[in-house]
Amino acid sequence: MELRHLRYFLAVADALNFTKAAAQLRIAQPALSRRVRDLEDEIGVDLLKRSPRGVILTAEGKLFLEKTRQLLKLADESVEQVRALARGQFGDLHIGYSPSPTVEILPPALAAFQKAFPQVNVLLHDASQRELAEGLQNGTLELAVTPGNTNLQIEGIEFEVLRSYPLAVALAPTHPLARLKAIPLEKVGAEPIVGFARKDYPDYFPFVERLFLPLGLKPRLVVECDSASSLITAVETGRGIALTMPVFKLVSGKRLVFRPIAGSREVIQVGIARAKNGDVTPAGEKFCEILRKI
Amino acid sequence: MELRHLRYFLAVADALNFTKAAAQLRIAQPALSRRVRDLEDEIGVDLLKRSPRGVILTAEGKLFLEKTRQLLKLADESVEQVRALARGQFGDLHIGYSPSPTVEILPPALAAFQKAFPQVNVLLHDASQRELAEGLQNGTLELAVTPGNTNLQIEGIEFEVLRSYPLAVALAPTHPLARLKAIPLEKVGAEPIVGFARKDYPDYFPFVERLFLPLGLKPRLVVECDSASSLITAVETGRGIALTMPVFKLVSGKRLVFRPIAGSREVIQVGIARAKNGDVTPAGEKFCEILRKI
DNA sequence: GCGCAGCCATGCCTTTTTGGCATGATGGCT
DNA sequence: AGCCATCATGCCAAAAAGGCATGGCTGCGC
Repeated sequence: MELRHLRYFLAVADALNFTKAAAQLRIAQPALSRRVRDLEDEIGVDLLKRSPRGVILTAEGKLFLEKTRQLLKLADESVEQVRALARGQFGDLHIGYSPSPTVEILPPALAAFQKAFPQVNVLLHDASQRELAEGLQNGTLELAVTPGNTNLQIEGIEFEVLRSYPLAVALAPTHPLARLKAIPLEKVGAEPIVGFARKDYPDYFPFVERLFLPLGLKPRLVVECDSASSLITAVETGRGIALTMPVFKLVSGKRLVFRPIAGSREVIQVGIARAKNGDVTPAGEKFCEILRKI
Repeated sequence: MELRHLRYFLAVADALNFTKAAAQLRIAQPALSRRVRDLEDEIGVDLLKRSPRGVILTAEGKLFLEKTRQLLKLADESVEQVRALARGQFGDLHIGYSPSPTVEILPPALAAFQKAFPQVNVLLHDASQRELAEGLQNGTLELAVTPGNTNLQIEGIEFEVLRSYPLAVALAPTHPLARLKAIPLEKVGAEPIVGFARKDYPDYFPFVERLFLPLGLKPRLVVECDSASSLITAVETGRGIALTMPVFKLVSGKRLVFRPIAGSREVIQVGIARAKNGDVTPAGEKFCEILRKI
């Protein structure tokens, strides 16, 4: 049995007339007659009652017609879905992200993407940097939008910079250094520092240490936080100051103040991370294109 | 796109190897290669990644594989269902019946039928004789099990006798005639008679009238009932006597007594009614066979 | 009641699709 | 570097499907 036979049967069942059905199918009537007969022979059941006035469906024919409709519909839909998937217009898209550093980027990108590709099911996973890296490597994540560093690359992960933020110092508003417009790096190094946990953010501490290396300072890292919100709380309650980027202001509000580092051109980059040999779906590529535009 | 292509794709996707899939399909590998390539060309999407180590599915291929499985399963099931329908082992079977006269016949038949053809959905419709006749004629009923009469045939309805019951007189236990072992027809004719409504049971009154014709009597029909239960109540409460069959005892219990008519060989026949040119499904035929055996 | 119109079936040949065989191309593995 | 398994390609054969001519049936109108 082939779909062709089902299409032929459907045409005959709709027209209740071989001659007209054949005309619609653009084939000759005898050919159609034979194919439908073949179909009946193959399943071993009469589907049609033929008469010189046309044909009528048997009870079996009615049941088979219903099934045939389902089948052909499913076939069409299947092909359409696969094509949509290939065009990036269908499917699941698992995206990992670091919530706070991406507040400026991700929400508008998601809005634009959902508008352009409403059939794509975007699944957001917020996670620590280590979890993101793992997700990318084992394939549960297709892309991650996160702070990264083209220098300090994690093995097997590719990083594409979307935006660079100047490194800034986050302080409680009551902190003595908050009175300065810009804070020299030596003064930062003298303060207790709140940062991200080594376990969850393996990039972060090496980055901070490298920062003070030229000054010969060893920073005092007093609190390891597992998220931006706990870092904000730690700084707000005076446990130390943090080295981070000004966009955190959008998350912390008035709880913290941000000051540039005097004379520093150090930046934190936010961008797209992906596994080097991971499959990126067409939908994922489209999402990247939208991210680049923002 | 044809089912053949889907079967081939499925084999390749399962084996992840053209050579092995071709062997399973009993065709040569190059032929298989080409058919699968044709399929991909037709839908315009790469479903497989080929390598000298075998093949792997693309994301599109995985989606299409899932759809292919559904499709081929549905195709198999459709054919199987149609065949089952043709064998009488599947489908709906609408059966009309008169509840009281068929108490001896229908319950065991239904039990036997459901055991033999569990996939058939038997739909029972109890109704008056007129409703049964209408149902048979307009096709909502396939068969009816009901008292009937091969002489007094309703137009377009065929009747096959299953069982004959002697005509009996139903009486309230307190009725004076109840003391007789058998009741002569003249005494019956002198009593007020409770019968079935002309409107719902067009056969019944002519039958009763014909019965008394040889005696030159005209029966006094005092109550027209629309069901056996109201007939039983009418007789029980002394409104008259009824001419019916002894199986009503199973429904009336001790509320009524039944007496034969002296010297009468008159019978009421219960059997299968069907429309003369109505479609009887194979399941319906099987049901008839079982009815005949009981 | 006879011929005709409309419909489906059959016979025969052509076209299209599919399959087989031999062989080529490729890329990892030893 | 050579080998092996694997998939692809060229060419021809087989099978399936299609086209055309025609036959046969049935109901309808004259």
